[in-house]
Amino acid sequence: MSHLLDQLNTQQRTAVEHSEGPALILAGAGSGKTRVITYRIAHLIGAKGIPPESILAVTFTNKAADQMKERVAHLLSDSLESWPHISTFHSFCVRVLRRNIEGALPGYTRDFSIYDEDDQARLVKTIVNELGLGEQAASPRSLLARISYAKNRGLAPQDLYRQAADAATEKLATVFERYERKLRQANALDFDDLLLKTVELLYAAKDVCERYNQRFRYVLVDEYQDTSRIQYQLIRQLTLIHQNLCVVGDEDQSIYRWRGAEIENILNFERDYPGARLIRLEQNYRSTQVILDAATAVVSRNRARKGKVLWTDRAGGARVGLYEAQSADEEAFFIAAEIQRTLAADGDATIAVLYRTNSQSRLFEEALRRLTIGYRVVGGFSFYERAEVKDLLSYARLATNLRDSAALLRVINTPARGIGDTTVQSLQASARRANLSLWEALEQDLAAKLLPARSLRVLENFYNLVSELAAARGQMTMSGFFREVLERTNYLETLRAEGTPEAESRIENLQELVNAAAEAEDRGETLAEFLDHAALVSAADDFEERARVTLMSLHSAKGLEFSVVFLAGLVEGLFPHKLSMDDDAALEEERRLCYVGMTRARDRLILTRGASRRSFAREDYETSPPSRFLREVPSELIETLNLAMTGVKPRTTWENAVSSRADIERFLRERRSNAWNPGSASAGAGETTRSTSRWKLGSPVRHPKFGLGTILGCEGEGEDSKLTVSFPGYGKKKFVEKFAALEKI
DNA sequence: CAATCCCATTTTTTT
DNA sequence: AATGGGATTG
Repeated sequence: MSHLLDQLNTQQRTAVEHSEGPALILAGAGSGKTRVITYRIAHLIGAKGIPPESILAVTFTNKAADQMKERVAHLLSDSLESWPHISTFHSFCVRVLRRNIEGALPGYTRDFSIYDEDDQARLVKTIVNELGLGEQAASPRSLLARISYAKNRGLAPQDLYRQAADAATEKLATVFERYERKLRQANALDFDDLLLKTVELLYAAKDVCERYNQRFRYVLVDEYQDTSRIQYQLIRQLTLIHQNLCVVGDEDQSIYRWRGAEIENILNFERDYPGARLIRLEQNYRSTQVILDAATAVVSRNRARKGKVLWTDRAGGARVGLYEAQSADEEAFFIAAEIQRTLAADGDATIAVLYRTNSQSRLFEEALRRLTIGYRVVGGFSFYERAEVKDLLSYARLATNLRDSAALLRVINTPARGIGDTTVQSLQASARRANLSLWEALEQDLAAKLLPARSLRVLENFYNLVSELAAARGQMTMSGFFREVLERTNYLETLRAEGTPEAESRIENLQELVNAAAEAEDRGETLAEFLDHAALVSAADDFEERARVTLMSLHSAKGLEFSVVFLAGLVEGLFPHKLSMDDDAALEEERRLCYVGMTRARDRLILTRGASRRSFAREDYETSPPSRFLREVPSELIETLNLAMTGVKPRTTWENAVSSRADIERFLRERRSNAWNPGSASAGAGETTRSTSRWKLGSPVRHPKFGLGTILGCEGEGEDSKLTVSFPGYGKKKFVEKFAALEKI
C-alpha cells in the first residue's frame, strides 16, 4: 500500500495519511482532488485496516460517485468482502428513508414516491389554480424555485409566514404550505425533501442517528463548497460522535449558490469542527501556466474569495485562442472545423465544447454532424425524461404507491381512454374536499356513484386496471411487469396504430426501458430500486465510453478535464447570463463558472463568441456585445484566431487551423440550402426537392411517409418556405420545403 | 364531454 | 421545435 503514497506530493500525502479527526482540504482546480479522495479511502482500508463498510463518501452527482467507486476498486485490486459506501447525497438519503421513514414521519410508508421536477411544477400549478391566484401570483416556475430555495435552507412554510414582509411572500407561504400537504397526501417526497426529511429524521430519532454514526466512522464529502445548509446539517448529524470528517472543496468553484449552496460552510469549517486539520493543494497538474494565468486573472476579479496561489510546472503553453464570429452559426462552424483538424493532428486529444445553457448545443451538433464528427451531448433531454418513458414509469410508480397523485394524473388518460378534463377536474375537486389523494378520492367517488354513468364506467375500468397492476407487481419479474403494463394499457397498440416515425421511436424507447429493467433485475435490483434510480439519475450522468468530442453545459463540466476546451457563447446576456447580471453575487458566481470552464483545459483553451444569434426559433436575430469575461483575460495571453478576417497569413499549425472566410461563407450558404438533409442520402437524387419549383395550392404531392397529399398553404419563398399539406388519414402536416422530401406529381 | 386544432410561449445552471 | 392552454368541433 505504501507505493500509493509515492505517487503523491507532500500536501496530497498529508491529506491521504490523515485519518482521525476533522480535515478540510482546499483543493484548487486540477490539484488532484479526486486522486486524494480515492487514495485516502484506499489508504484507510489497505493501510489502516479500517473496515470498508464503515466509510461513507458523498458526492453531488452520480457521475462523480461512479468515478470514485471505479477508482477505489482499481486501487484495491483484491476483492473486498465489503465496500465503502460511495453515493450521492440524494441516493444516500433515499436509502436511509426507505429503511427508517415508517413511524418516524407520520403518513409516509417505505413505498413513498419521488416527485421529479415535472411533478413538482404541475403540483404548484394546480395549487395556484385552486387558490385562484391566477394572475396575481408569480409564475408557478418561480414559486417552485422559491419553495425549493426555502427548503434547501431548512425553512418551513411557518417560517416564511413569520418573516413575511409583503403580500407576495405571504402568498408564497400559502402555496408552500399546501404544496407540502399534497406531498404528504401523495406519500411523496420531492428532491429537496429527500435531504430535508432525512435530517429531520436524524434529529428526531436519536437511536437511528446514533446507529448511522457508529456505522460510518469515516465520512468524506466532495465539492464541499456546494453544500447547502441542509446538507451541512446532514453531515453534521452523521459525524456527531466520531468527527472523522474529511471535506474537499474550492471556494472558487462554487457554482450552485442559486440552488441554496452556502459558501460559509467551507469558510466556517474550522469553527464548526474545532481542531480541524487544514490542507491546501495548490499544485495544478492539469493545465499549462498560460491557461492557469488566464483563468486566475478572471476569477481574481471576484471580491468574495480567500485567494490562493495555484502553480504548475507546465510553464508556458499555447496562448488562449480567441475567435470572434459574426454569428452563432459561424462560431459553431469554426469550432467544428477546428475540432476536425485537432482530431486529425492528435489521435489522443479529448475535446469539449462548453456552453452556458443547454439549448446552445443545437448549433454545435449541427455543425459537427455536417463534418461527420462523432460527438456526445451530456445533459439536455435524457432518456428518462421522454414522455413515453415517464408514462410507463408512472404506471409503475402508481402501482407501487397508489397515493402517488402525480403519477395518476399522468396516466389516467394515457393512452386516451375517455377520461377527459371535466372528469379529472371533478375528481380533483372531491379529493380536495375530502383531503384525500386522487386514488382515495377515486375509490370514494366510485362507491358514491354520483358521477354521470359514462364517467363512472371509464373510471371504474381505470380503477380495476391499476388495482390489477398493483396486485401483479409482486407476482412477476420487473421486465415482465413492464410488459404487462404495456399490454394491459394498450399502450404499444395505440402507438403502433399511429404508424408515424415518432411513434416508432417511442416504441423503441419503451423497448429500451424494458431492457434496462431486465438488466437491473439481473443485477438483483428490485422495482423500487429501479424507480429510485430512474428518479435520481440525471441527464448528465449517462457517462458512456469517452467520446472524443463532448458537448455539455459548464455546470456539468465541473470535475472533468479535456486536452482541448472550447468555451463558447461568450457574449453578454448569455454568459454572464442576463438573469444574473443585475446582482453582484450572482455575477461573481458566473465568473466562477467561467473559471471552472477555463480550468477544464489541459493544453489548449479557445474562447469563442458569435455576435448575433436567433432567439427562440424566430426569424429575427439579436446581437450581443462580447462578454465582459473576455476583457478580463490579459491580452498578452490571448491569440486572436480571426486571421482570415484580418488578412494576416497563418503561421503556426494552430493558426493554420483557422477556417478561411470562404469556408465559412460556403458553410452558411449550404446550411441554408438542403445539402444537409437526413433523409436525402437514401432517398436518391431524383426524389429530393427541386428547390426551384413553385408549389401551387391544391396540387397533389407525395411524401415518403404519408403518401399522397394536397397542398393547402405555402408561406414564404423558395426553399425556406413552409408548406401545409393535408394527407388523408394523417391530417394536416407542416413542412419546411428544404427538409421535406416532397415530390410533385 | 372528449378529441382536435390553433396559437402563444418558451430557455439558466441540477439532484 | 415543442409544449401547454384555450377555443372549436364532433
